[in-house]
Amino acid sequence: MSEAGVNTGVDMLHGYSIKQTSEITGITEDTIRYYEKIGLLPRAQRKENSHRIYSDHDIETMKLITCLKKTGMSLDDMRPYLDLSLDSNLSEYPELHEMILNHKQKILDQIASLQQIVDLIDSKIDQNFLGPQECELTGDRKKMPVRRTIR
Amino acid sequence: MSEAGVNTGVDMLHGYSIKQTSEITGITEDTIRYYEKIGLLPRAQRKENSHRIYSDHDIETMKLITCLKKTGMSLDDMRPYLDLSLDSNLSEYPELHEMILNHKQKILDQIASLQQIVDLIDSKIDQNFLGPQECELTGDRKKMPVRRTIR
DNA sequence: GATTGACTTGGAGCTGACTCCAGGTTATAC
DNA sequence: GTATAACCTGGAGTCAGCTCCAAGTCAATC
Repeated sequence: MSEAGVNTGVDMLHGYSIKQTSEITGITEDTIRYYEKIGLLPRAQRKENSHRIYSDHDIETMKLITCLKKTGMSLDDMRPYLDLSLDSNLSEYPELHEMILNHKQKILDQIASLQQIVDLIDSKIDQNFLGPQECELTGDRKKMPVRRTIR
Repeated sequence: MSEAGVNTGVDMLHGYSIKQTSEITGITEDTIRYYEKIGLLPRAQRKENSHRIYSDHDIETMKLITCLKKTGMSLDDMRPYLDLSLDSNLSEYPELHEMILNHKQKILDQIASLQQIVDLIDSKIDQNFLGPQECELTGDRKKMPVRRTIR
């Protein structure tokens, strides 16, 4: 039951080794194991020799983690998103649905924050000192929706 | 030389105590001292009894820190922004100028990331599974400028 | 059968960003 | 004069998120 030295990159049963997976996703092997350890990723399939094997679907999940991380989300907070990409039917879980909508609003707020900083930079570059203008996101009041198109 | 019990909130010389500053900015006293300790904030003015006093300008700086933190920026990365709000003439420091522009691009990329996640959420909500669509931000290639208006 | 390389596990160590605490000072209130 | 409150300093502890390491397994190669 050995496929003696297949070099096509993809192993038997369309599985990737942890090394390959690391190369594909840009996540280090250690970090992949760490994500499994803390339960962010489900326990990976193993070969008889207990080596982990990953599917394309696993890889997509990891890419999603990277993507969510870029938005500043904590590993804990992204768990529902990962569940979301596994079992497909969102409407069956109204709680999750609400949670996701909630998070969407947070992200929109975050975009507004970022946009204000971009504006601050622009005004700093255009003029010389930013006088009355100021980042308004320090309070916890409702934010204005950003209507500006991103340049 | 004592203003015996002025309760107007603002002390002599238009200075705020660390407690007042904490209340105004929402940053804890400990954290304000920590920011000073690591040099993110300049050493605060002191009264004769060595208590810190803060100006409106200091408060603005702290609000800016809060704002930048919301965008996921590290304390280290935000140093140039704080310098920027202190000495006004950006054009005198071409290196800083470039750094800021660089950072602006990063923020724009980050906005694009966030927007894609919002899209992902929307498509997840609208349809049931996201098929071909996927977060494209895992690679390090140049990103498309986001042209969409934020909802 | 010894070496090499890709893995395994469990656990220790590290960095950033706080957060907490002990011990000390100073001013005002009782 | 003693208690209380608001500060001070220096340093230790905490948590998230890795990152590194030692000791072991297993398969293929020399």
